[in-house]
Amino acid sequence: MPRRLLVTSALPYANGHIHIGHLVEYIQTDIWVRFQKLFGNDCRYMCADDTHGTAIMIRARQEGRSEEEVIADMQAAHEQDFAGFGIEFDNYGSTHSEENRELCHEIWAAIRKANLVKEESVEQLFDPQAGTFLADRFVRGTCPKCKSPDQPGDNCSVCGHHYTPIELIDPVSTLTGSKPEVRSALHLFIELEKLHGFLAEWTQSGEHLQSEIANYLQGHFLGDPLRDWDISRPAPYFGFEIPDSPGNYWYVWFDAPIGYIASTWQWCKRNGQKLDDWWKSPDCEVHHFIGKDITYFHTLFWPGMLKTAGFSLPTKVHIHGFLTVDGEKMSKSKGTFVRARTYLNHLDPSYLRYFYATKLSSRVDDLDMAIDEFIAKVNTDLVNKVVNLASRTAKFVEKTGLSAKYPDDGGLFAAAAAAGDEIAAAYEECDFNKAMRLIVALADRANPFVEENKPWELRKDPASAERLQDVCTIALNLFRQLAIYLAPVLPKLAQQTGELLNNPITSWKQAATPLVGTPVAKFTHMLQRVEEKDLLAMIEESKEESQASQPAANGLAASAASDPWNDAGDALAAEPLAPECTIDEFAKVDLRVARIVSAEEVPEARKLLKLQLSLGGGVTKQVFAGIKAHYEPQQLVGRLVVCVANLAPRTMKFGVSEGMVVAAGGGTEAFLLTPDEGAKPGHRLH
RNA sequence: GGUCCGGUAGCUCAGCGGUUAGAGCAGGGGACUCAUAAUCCCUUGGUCCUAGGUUCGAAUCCUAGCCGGACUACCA
Repeated sequence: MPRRLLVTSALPYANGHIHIGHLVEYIQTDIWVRFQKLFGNDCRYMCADDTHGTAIMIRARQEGRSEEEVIADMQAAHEQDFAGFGIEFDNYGSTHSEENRELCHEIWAAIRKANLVKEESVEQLFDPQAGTFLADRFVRGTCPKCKSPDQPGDNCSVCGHHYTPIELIDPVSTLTGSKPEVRSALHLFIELEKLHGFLAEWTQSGEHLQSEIANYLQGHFLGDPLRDWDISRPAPYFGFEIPDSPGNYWYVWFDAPIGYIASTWQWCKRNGQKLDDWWKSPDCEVHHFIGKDITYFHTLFWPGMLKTAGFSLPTKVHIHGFLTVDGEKMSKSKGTFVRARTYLNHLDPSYLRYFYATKLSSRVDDLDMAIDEFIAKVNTDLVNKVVNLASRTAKFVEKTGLSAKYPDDGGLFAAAAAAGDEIAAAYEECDFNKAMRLIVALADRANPFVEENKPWELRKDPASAERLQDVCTIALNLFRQLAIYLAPVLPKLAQQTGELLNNPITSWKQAATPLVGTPVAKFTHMLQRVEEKDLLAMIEESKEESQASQPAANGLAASAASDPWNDAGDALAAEPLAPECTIDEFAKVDLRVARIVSAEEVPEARKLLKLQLSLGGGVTKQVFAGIKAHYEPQQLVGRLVVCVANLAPRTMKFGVSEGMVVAAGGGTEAFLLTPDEGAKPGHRLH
């Protein structure tokens, strides 16, 4: 009895293009779906573009066209990218569809009926010029705590303090540059706490989530009352208006997951199926594949919504980690932030599908794409081992076809057939790396067979014609088994194999029975070797793209022509210039040269060093500096630095900090500044 | 600080209570020439992070610690 499976990947947001980080998830899901289909299960893969929200509205305004036009273009681009990587959805919809609107209404009505909705007035910044409330990320201003200017709307990048945009001093709307005003508006909240008991039970049952995720939820959320979830946004907002709360729209994260169901519904309509058979039937499993960044929405809110509205709960939420390249986050300036399209301009999608397969496990770990490893795995495993089996034998049986009866191969085929169960189990568990290991091990057993039976010698003697045909029949059958096992990962190879042997690959079971008596087509290369130069060219193109898309920084780019050093713009782009200030304002900050006379670690603090600074003449200041990760205390003692000498003292957990040491960089870097020769402690900077 | 994951050959990893710890890649030697400079054979290489404990027996289980990573908090 085949299982019925409904599978989804997270809906890509309509505000950006697909890149190789996204593809981890779509390739992972596509492999799993293709495996299930090949195995004979009734499996459907649903996805859609996530189209609502402020970001889309703003983008549409900037581009001077309607939201509908913006999302239609992006959806077309997304679908093209996915198709390029062989990712095959049964339906690819949009959250901006009538099906989704209808389902939102239905689910909302159920949530209302369950008495989970609370209304409350919320104060929020409003941009009068744009006529819109401002999400946190559209506000910048001075940190209320450390007074650093030009900080984001949710937390300070200098002191890390969390706040609401309303607390910012001198807030500025990044949309229009105007000064926002505080306005209050009605918001609707879902009282998730009322579902606490259900969620605790569901998440901890041990079946629906990876254990580390269940632990995480238990430790971070389920130990306390669950917070109310703000699911409405006041107009103007690109989305669906809430039927019983005119002027308010569902927050994008409310209608996005409902898009899974809406997409299924579209498919049902097209195929004469009933939606309830897929979303309200205990016979149908629902599997979501998502990244770890959206765990919260899919493991708490979403099950809560489904439960309340009477839809099937996820059988399993499969959560994966992020992609790193050569051990680091994808970086635009390094060219490792590679768009799907850019990849396709240079490389075969099969490479990436296979490489990700060798890296993916059932756990949440991040996965690293090392360039050398990528080349080695693809060339060694796929070209040298697997495809080589066909390319070294197929042409010897081009005229005769495969033998009519499968010859004695010493048990090779039977052994590989027997391995099928273990490989299938690895696919089922999403342990694709294990599946790939098992498959490649089979290839390692098949090549010596060819070596020992020397078809290139057999062909020289007409008397050995039959033996030659038998040897190649065996080799090609062993190859075909591999192509079947690899079919979920490399659908194109499976198709080529079907064409070569005149017998299409359609079922996992085909790996258990040898193919005999079919004609063999003329062999053509199935997969080219990866060339390092193509990878480098791809990275180079990605760098150029990111530079081209960087906005010229306040006109400074104009002088670039006369700048022989040609420094990259990433640092400036990461932290744009602060608003203009007057000389008087600058003069308020008293910067002084100081000598570090002692430096010690603060053992309890992760980032802090405790410094004694001398301004000369016996004047010292104690300063805590967040540079523990970058400097050894002993290497600092004696050196000159620049400090903010008139900063208001701050009492910290570890003592009073009477100033700060200035350093360049931010995030993961810090570079202290040293004055030129001759500067003395106490000198002021002007 | 908390939680979770990991630390096994130069590299990527398997093994997770039971014979002298494995594979692939890389390195060394040889063979072959059908094959996309592919393949095959042989081979070098490991205090299985450390220290204790449990056990007849530990890479494997327990405890503590060290190191790396992810998340989360505090702090700047």
